[in-house]
Amino acid sequence: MAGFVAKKLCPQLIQIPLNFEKYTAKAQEVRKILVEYDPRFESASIDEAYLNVTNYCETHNIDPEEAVEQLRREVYEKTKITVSAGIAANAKLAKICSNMNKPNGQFRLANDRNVILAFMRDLPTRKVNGVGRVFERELDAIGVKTCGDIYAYRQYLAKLFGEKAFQFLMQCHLGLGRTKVQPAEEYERKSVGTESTFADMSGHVKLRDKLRWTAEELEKDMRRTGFKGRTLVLKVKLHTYEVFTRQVIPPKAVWLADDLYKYSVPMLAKLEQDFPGLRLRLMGLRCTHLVSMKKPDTMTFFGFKNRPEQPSNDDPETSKCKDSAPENDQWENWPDAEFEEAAREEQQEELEELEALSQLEEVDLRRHHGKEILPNPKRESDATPEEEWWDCPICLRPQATSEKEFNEHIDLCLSRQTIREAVQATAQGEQQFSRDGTPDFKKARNGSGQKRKDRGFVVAGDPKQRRLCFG
DNA sequence: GCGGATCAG
DNA sequence: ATGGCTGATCCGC
Repeated sequence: MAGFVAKKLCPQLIQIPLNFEKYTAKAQEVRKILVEYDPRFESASIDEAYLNVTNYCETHNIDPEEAVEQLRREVYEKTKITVSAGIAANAKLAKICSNMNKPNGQFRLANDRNVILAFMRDLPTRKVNGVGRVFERELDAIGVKTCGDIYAYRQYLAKLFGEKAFQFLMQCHLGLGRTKVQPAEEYERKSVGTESTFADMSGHVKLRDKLRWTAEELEKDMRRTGFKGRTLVLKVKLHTYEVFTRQVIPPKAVWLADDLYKYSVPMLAKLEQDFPGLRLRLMGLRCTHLVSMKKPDTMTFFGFKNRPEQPSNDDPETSKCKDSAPENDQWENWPDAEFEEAAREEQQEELEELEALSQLEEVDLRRHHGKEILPNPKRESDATPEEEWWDCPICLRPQATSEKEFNEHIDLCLSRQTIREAVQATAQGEQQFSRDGTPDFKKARNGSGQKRKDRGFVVAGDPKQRRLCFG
């Protein structure tokens, strides 16, 4: 409930300031328990998570209901937090079910078509994630109140609301939903932005000052998340509460306040033209079409293990999904244009990154906006005993303590050493690297036959290539 | 791709 | 009439 509403209803109410550090710490306590039930659970927010307990139920030979009862009891005993849960055949149904016995309860919907259809029949559309205030009213206006009502109106839905909405509604009717559950960090971020509301403001200088400040706020978040943006979006809310956005594509990917400001000022000027005497109550900046500033790590790229990484042995889901983890695909995911502009940007980038590094300690990690994405906690139950690593004599990186694996690694490492020497000696990677910068062995392993347009730049002369390959 | 709008948490 | 902020997605053009 909004604070000022509560205060009106309950004038003696004492309000305590927010403390996200506390909430995040508590959430981590809870997640340490969740990870024992599904190491690949998905945090949907600070207080919500999806778990696939199929494996847990099998290995512990218990019902989903028992497993979830036990999970909730364990969460309560260890953290004093009560939680509600829904158990169902997919994420959409589980979410709905989790609201059935709130607070501190659970509800299971049997994985049975007729049971599910019966459940949907009387379910108000608004209960489904994705149906909000507006869509609910629109559906209501044509006579659709429950998910059961949807089918009778199927011939109108696509025409009225579009094909996507039609597909969505039919899935609601049938109780269909996603079954894939994966750690939050495996989802790709699409934008980074910041906005703020203030007392009505007008005037060239004041608005530019506010824009400058907004740009500085955004730089902090770009720095923290490690992205640049190819597109820059300015958002304003007029004193009339009307919202407008304007966007530009700067000549280069941006993240520094100076650039964010420089390229957004013309948009503000345009708005001042469009709305003479512009009066604002909100201003925001957002970067989209993100480019990661985290360079593909050479060690990861060459397939070396990271010391803290645990080999996941007992979970078929984990091993199955491993190859789709984004960190293994970083090369493939690099946008083409990145290469196109790489050489031109290189010098500038170098300066900026040096500056970024020198200022890294000054970043205030407590007061930032934006979604917190933390990796799932490590599972207590498969904590590895200390010193279970052998250091490779060639690359000096820790390796698995299996005779066979270790020897295979050394073979690989020696061949890499040969490649490295060859490249360094000739300073011309044409033998080992294709023109698109993808090492041939990576291509072969990838095997997806992904095509990349030939940009025709010279590998040996590109400073980025030098750094990416053997940095 | 742009700009508006809806939705979730 | 119950706000502000961050981020995602969809639609029409």
